[in-house]
Amino acid sequence: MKVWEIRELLRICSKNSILKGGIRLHGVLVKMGLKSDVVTNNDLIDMYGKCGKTEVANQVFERMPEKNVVSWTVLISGYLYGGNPRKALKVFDRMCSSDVRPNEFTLSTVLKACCFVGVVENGVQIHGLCTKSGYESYPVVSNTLLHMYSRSGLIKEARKILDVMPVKSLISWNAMIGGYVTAGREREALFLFREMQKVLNVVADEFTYASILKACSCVGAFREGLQVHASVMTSGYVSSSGNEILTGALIDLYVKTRNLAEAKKVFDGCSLRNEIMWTTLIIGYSQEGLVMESMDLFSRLWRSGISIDGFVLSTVIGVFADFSMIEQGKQLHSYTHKVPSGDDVSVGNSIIDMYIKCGLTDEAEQKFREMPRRNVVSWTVMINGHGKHGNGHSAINLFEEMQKPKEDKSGGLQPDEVTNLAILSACSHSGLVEECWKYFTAMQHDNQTKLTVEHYACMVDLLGRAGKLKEARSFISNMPITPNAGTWQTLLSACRIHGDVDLGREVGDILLNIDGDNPVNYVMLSNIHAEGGGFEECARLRKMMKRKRLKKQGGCSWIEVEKRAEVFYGGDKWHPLTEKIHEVLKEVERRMKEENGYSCEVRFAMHDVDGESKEDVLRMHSEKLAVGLGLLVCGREGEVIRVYKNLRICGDCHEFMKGVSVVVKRVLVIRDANRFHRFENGNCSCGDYW
DNA sequence: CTAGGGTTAG
Repeated sequence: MKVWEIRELLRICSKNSILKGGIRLHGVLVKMGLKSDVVTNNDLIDMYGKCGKTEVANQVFERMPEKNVVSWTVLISGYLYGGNPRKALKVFDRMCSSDVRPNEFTLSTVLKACCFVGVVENGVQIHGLCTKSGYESYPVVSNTLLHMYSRSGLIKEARKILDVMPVKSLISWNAMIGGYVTAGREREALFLFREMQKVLNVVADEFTYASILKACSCVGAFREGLQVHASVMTSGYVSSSGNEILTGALIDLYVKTRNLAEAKKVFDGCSLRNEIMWTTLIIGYSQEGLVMESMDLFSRLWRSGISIDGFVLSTVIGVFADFSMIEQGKQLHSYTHKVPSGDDVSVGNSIIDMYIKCGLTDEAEQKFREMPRRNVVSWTVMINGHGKHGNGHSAINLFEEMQKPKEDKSGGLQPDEVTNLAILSACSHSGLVEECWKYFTAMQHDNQTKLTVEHYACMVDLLGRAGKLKEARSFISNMPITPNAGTWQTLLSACRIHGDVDLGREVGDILLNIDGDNPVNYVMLSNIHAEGGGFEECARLRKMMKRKRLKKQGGCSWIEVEKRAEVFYGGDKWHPLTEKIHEVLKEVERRMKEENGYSCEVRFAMHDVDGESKEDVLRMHSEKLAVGLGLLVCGREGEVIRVYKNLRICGDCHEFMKGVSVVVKRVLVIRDANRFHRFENGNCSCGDYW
């Protein structure tokens, strides 16, 4: 073999990480006695580096009597690709004090290493070096600089580089567009994409499309997404052979823009499916409330033999959590013990959340305590869980515990926005007024902490619960950020609870102005009027809704029976046991009237159903139907009946459940859109305040 | 020796 042939083969081994072949070629070279050839040694260093054998690469390097730029550069890139960017920078430091000067390739490699070990700490300094040495304007260097800044969120710096580039290649555009997307500035990414399309000689490639599809999906740009989809198809990057990443991005686009049919079409048309595509589509089904379809997809994935990784597991457990399918969830929980990905933090977190959402706080606590690793999300799930169950003090204990520095794996964690929201909401729901203000003021004074509209809404809720409606109103006026619809909805719901029709009218006007297409606002406002006797205003609102073709979201409730979710909509009659359910409910109601004088609270009815008496409408509420089924099939003494409702439980049903718990001597747990209600001996854990 | 892409839990 000639030396050039060996070098050729070495490069192939390097590119494809074929260590065995590389070692054999090394052996051949040694036998030929060519130790001193710089170029060949450089190839050896590169090969060992790319095959993950950085120590051997370093040995070859050290034994070289003379080193050139390439020797240093391949050693540095070896450390970088071997996952040791710090070491790569150290070698670069050594190089700087040697007599060999870095070139554009060295600088590009070192800049890339900076992406992993801190751009501000190291990258900026190397950038200065590029400027001084005159390499800054080299395409390799400027593109890497652009990439480094854009991916670390230093968008301004990145943009500066792009704007002064004399020649912008596709790589430059892609780096900037991708940077905007990772920074969550999707609109700017889309804008830049349009700019790029105006430039001649630059044509989008698969990388551009991947970023742009993600941008469309994040902002829900459905129309633009369709256009990009068409371009992707004509570009030929997604053909019968398929591009997994683009196909995955397309499915995600249609899932996020809530076009399940199209998502399914892309999925079905793809011959090579990976677990990401499955995961994405499962999310699509579950977010549309299609439990069975979502589960069906999961069992198809299971049978397909594709590996079930942590992403899939946490997603599917999340589906069980959303639908509170505890039996299914437990089954998957025990499965996680058998697979390595079961130890993923996100999988553990999804399990805790599942138990929380199913109302099993003890099981959640146990899983939380035995997890090998925890992160902020783990703590937040627990804090939220306690909050929703009205255990404000437990939430506070956890919140304090997580921040305490500790020797072992847990604790010493900084709460983030979501955690802060959880603790405020927990305090508010439990009526811990002082504590809530204490935390809120602390957050206001800490300039590390970001407060969003939702944090402020928690305080509005706190004031509203206490009946301090005027204070809540002026609190909103004095907020440093613009209140959104949710903020006003919080106040409006407080107005309803306290029967303040006047303030309700004022808030309602504001709401209809800024969020006039949301049926929830009309329903809430019309209920306030109805309860205050203002039936004309109520009728006026109903007409407005009709004219705008707005329909109130259907309330639905479900209960898990034999591992299936039995779903009821208000007034449903499809269930085979409908008659028996009604019989049971009537019987219970009769006994309630006799024993504790319960009477139907008609003030909570939505006054929009013709032809049926208000009392009938109430009896048909979906949560009652689900509880009725529970009474029929969950016969065991002492068994807790667990029901879930997509909206908030209404006042009448709330009273009804209290009565049921007395008459049948059972515990009922109802999770609604807002929190948990545990009915026991005629009381509710929410203290009748929700 | 040179740069870039899609999925998860609160």
